[in-house]
Amino acid sequence: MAAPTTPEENEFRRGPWTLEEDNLLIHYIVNHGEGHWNSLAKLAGLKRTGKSCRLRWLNYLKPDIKRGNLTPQEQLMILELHSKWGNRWSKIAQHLPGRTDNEIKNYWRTRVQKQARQLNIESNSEQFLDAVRGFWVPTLLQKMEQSSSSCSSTLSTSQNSASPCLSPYHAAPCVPLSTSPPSNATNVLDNYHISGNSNLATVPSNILSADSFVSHVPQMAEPSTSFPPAYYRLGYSSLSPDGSHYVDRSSYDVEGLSLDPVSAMGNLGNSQFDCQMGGNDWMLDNVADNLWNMDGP
DNA sequence: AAGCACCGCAACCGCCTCGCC
DNA sequence: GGGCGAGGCGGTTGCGGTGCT
Repeated sequence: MAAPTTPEENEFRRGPWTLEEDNLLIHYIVNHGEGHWNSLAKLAGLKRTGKSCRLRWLNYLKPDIKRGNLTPQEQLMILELHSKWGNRWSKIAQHLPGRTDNEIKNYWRTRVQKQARQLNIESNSEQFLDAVRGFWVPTLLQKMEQSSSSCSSTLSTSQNSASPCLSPYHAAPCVPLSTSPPSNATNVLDNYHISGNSNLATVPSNILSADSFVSHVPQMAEPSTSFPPAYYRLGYSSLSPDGSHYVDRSSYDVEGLSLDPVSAMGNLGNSQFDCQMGGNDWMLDNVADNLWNMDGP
């Protein structure tokens, strides 16, 4: 015999938010501000817990939320900051304007950890960190450079979806890689340098200088790939048969940089790869083989 | 075309911390 | 100082979409 449900259990809705609920929440917060989530939920007329309202607002409805795939710059930031702080998603998110801890957490679990699994190494192990330092970071940096140069040369061309310039990296904001760093620029790759690993030696020096991508992070947060803020986004929503709604993402869900080591390695080229192997036999013997052979027998 | 497997992400859960009384 | 509630955070789950066979 099922336990009788209490009034409290019946009081709160769960599951996907409806368009109506979103509108209620948005309008209440616009008029009264956020905080005091439990009372907010009641006063807004929402049959949701305060926690649920807070989560919905912070992760989805807040106007400055960036959507779409993470740019190479953002991915680099995540890799770097995670190496510093571990799974402190909210702390990492503070350094990625418009990105939520939930989004970063999802990215880490679905992309980065997947790669670690394919390499048969723990995502929090030193070996995995070496793989990140040795392959993905240089590749991401290279992608940033490519996007920078190709964007500058092709951005004036037609920007329809078939344009090569709107491939994931090209769709990302162009980050200027000037050689005159701001004096207060900090290099988030510092700990890669001090790791005793010389893998980054092949990365163009202008990228690894004090004028690293980090000093441009605010610029990369430009909304060129982001979805419009929630208030505008709602116009893209569609109603599903059960009354919940979803957002049609077809217009903005460009594929971001894959951490797929195979394609990553393909972008590096052999000579570069050889240079990066110095001083790290484990990488040479294990990761490299795995990376090269991942799609093989 | 249909079925299946995989993937990405929104949302929930449970624990922890903090502030107030 | 202890209890309590609210908020915050990291971990996990479930569902819808997509690609593959």
